Amino acid sequence: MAIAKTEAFTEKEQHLASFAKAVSHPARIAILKILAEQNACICGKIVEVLPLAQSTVSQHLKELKNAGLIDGTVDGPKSCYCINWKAFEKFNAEFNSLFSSLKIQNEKACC
Amino acid sequence: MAIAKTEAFTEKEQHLASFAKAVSHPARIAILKILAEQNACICGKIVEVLPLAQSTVSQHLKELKNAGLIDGTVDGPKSCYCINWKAFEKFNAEFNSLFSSLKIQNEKACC
DNA sequence: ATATATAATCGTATTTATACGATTATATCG
DNA sequence: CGATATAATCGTATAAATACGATTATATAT
Repeated sequence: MAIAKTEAFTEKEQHLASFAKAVSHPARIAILKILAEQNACICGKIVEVLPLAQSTVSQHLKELKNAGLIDGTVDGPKSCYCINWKAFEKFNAEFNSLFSSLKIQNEKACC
Repeated sequence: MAIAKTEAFTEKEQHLASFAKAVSHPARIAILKILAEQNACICGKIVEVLPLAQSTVSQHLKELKNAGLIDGTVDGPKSCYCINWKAFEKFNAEFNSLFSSLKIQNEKACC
């Protein structure tokens, strides 16, 4: 990325971008679906379903966790993951806010 | 990326992921805002505002265009860009659909 | 205490993304 | 036509993401 210029943008833009990045991979969208279906949600279950190695799934889970979209608590040798609905709600709100604010400005085509 | 495994996921997942990827960089969110503010939207205006080189802005514009979120038509030596509201609407719908479908499944915390 | 199950982390390879300067292409203006 | 303005593309450097196997860490079960 040469030199990251993220500081040059607003907090809002950075925050929404990082949320979007979290769901910018089909595997992570699939993981969110699995987490919603099975409230249980241990890593191994996801590995069973997805065509990815355990380490890869673990990595994706970590990214979703870093973005705040999921929570994870150690449960013996297992780790229990679930969707952080509060964060997801915030993401949804931020996204809708961007969308509607853009829309308000102008909805007519220009070119 | 070692070996891309995108084929392993559903069309829907891939499509939403590619939309999300398009807005996963603060510069591109900023560009969308600028495009909405100024209906005019030539590349040079964006370069003036953002702390990025012309070639970099052009690259971001290309990605937004590839994702379908913006349209661009050549206008003499300039290029006129604007938001593709139809595509944006679809993106918004897809995202809200994911969100609500997840939510329906389960809203109680598990861990 | 040892074995087992589960998942995180490490190391590594490969691909993709980001950023820039330089160049090229395109069309307008003089 | 030549000069100018605008933006796309090329080449390149660097950083980040993706994927995997191997290892390590953790806690449970025997």
